[in-house]
Amino acid sequence: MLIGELAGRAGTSTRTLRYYEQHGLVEPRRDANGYRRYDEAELRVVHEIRALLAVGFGLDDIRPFVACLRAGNTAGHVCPDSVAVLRRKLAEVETYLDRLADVRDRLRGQLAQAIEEREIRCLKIH
Amino acid sequence: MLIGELAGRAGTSTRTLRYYEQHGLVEPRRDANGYRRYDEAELRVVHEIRALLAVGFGLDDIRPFVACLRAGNTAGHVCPDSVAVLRRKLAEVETYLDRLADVRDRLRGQLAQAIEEREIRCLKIH
DNA sequence: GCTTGCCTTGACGCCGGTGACAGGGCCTAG
DNA sequence: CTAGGCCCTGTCACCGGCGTCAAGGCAAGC
Repeated sequence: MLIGELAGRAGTSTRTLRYYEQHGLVEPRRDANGYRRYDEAELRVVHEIRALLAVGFGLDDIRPFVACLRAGNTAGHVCPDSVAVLRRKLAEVETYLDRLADVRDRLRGQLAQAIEEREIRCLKIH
Repeated sequence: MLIGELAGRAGTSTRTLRYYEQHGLVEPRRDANGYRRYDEAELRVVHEIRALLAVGFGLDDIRPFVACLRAGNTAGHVCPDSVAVLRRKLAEVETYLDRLADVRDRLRGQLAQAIEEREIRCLKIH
């Protein structure tokens, strides 16, 4: 499978695949031309990458998952390194959730206060 | 007050203040030198900007708040434009919170599954 | 041989807020 | 007069995951 076909089947672009390769996530063989040649397994790898990116992982975080898949596991998140990243990310997400909840509360407070002030002004006028 | 003093008092840098000016958030008078001259009110404006940035607003979102303050209001969030931005941002934050909660749940699920698989393998060995 | 469509590498652009320089002017104290 | 400390404008760098264009090779059908 050449890069264009893989991109089409994975729902992404050739640019993206070359970028992943540049960052050590995919390593296709090369034809005599220099053309990249991918096998079927790489399709699953690319899907894993895209799924993890969508969840908010960075390419560096994803590397262990890819290695895990390539080591023959049925899922990328069962290896120790992947689990470590999962734990770290979960912690990050949880603290970010807390911060965001604070922000939400502050915004609600400001909105409430703004509405209240508007009513006061309204009363003063009448 | 010159730019360095304002930066010091606001806990930021001169670079940052010039950047805000470039984006229409602060407009100091100029001395004959060309030096920027700020009055006390600008300090409050800069504090408002930094507070909103810290909450996750962009400079464009902040502009109405600054205008509100400069119009003589005691708080930047009591004017209609500011309230509109507040509502929009609150909605954004809430949807982002939902997405992030989903992510958290997925991460927890993957972690649980990984641990489970490890136990199965452990049982197989013994 | 020419066109078409795939492939290759390389490089710039984006977004947003700031750091960090370069190269120069102003002002004050010694 | 000079040194040091403030100010000015302008520009490059960063981060991350790409989009997009440039300039060129390779394969296949007419």
